[in-house]
Amino acid sequence: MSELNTEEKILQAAQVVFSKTGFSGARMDDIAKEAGINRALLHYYFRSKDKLFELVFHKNFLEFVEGVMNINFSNMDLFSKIEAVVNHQIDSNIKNPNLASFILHEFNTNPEVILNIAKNKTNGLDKLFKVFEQSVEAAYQQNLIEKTDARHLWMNIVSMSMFPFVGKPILSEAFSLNQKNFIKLMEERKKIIPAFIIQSIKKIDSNEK
Amino acid sequence: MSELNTEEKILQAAQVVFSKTGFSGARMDDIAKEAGINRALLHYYFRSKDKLFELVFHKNFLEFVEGVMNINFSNMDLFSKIEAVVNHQIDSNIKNPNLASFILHEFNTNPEVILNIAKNKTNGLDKLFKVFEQSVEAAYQQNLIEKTDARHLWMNIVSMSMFPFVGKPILSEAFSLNQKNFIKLMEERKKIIPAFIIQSIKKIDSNEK
DNA sequence: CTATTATTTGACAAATTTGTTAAATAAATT
DNA sequence: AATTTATTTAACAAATTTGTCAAATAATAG
Repeated sequence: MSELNTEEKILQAAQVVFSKTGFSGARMDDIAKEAGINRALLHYYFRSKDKLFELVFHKNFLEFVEGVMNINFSNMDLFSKIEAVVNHQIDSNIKNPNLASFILHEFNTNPEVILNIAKNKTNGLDKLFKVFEQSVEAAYQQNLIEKTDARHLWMNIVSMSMFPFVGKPILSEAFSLNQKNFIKLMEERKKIIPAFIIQSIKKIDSNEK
Repeated sequence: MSELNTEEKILQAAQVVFSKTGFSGARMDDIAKEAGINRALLHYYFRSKDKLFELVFHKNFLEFVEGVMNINFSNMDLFSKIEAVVNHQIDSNIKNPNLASFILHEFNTNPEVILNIAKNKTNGLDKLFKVFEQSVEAAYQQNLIEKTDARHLWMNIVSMSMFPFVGKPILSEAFSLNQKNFIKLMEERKKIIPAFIIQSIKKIDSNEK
């Protein structure tokens, strides 16, 4: 458990606290406590709250986006990509429960700053999407799907995979779910979402039974 | 424009600032400035930040949920409900751009407190969902839709309507959209989402052409 | 065992933020 | 015009938070 050196312990603690409360809600002292050290040492390792935040946010966002990029830049067909993206997003969110809420809140409260941190390495979210768009076009050319707006399709995929995690407290209340059952429900979505989506875009085969 | 009395001006300003930055990110001084008054008067009208926040959050959440409740408790059929909910959510978010991000962030960072504020008047999010569940069951009995898990269906509807607003900064970047085109895209979704959903749940009519 | 490095302690300064107050001024009401 | 009410000013106290520092202590490496 304590295989981590102090620097890593701090980064991990910062991740927990930042993602739980957001930047403005986070207290350096809470991060120190979470890391099992004191504030002095925290500042000794990472000069300031801003510095620490940037590192943590960058890492989180990158890890998350990288997975999606890898899938999109692979040579899978559209249906496989959809399935892989859904799986990746659900798994990421299960593994890191506050990830989505954290990233999205920071983007929304501070778009300019955060976009710069994000851009720094992602070589363009627009390129990422362009590639997806090509997959959609390809599937259409191969007569696999109906004519489909890639932007809406992409929004639908991401929305259905991500939103339930952002809306977790509300959904858990509405569905009367405990933590365990919430996860179970999210696991179900790995199958349901791709099916749901593919069903709605696939070419209606007239010579079906 | 200045038809509002001071109290209302403050509430509106607080709404803007809180929803833009969240509770912990909001400064009383920013709210005062936004309302065109000073901090002293702000505290004179609303004793504390917490008090003001509770009022604003409560109002926001209620307005939002009420619309959804009215639709669900109406006697519309399932397909109409789906359409109405999607429309209502998209309109609400267009009208109040930071609403979703705000509500969700507060729920996530402070579930206990916020759930209490929310429960106070909503007579149960669980009941709200139960009613939707009945609509789904009814549609199934009438042979209009395939057997469908109401929870996933509900999540899909809400996710697709809400998420793009929460993810707006990221999506705008990915799609290279300005504000105007973003709204346009969201308007499109009013038609796309219900079609998308209904297409995926409706009974496959074997005697279709 | 010694020297170096990591960490703690406790104190503190500086900045920020919330909240209060008394007195002055402006606006509205009678 | 006189009086009441609304708002501003400016100063301040209290609390919170970030960030620094020097000295003490613990842990590790040579």
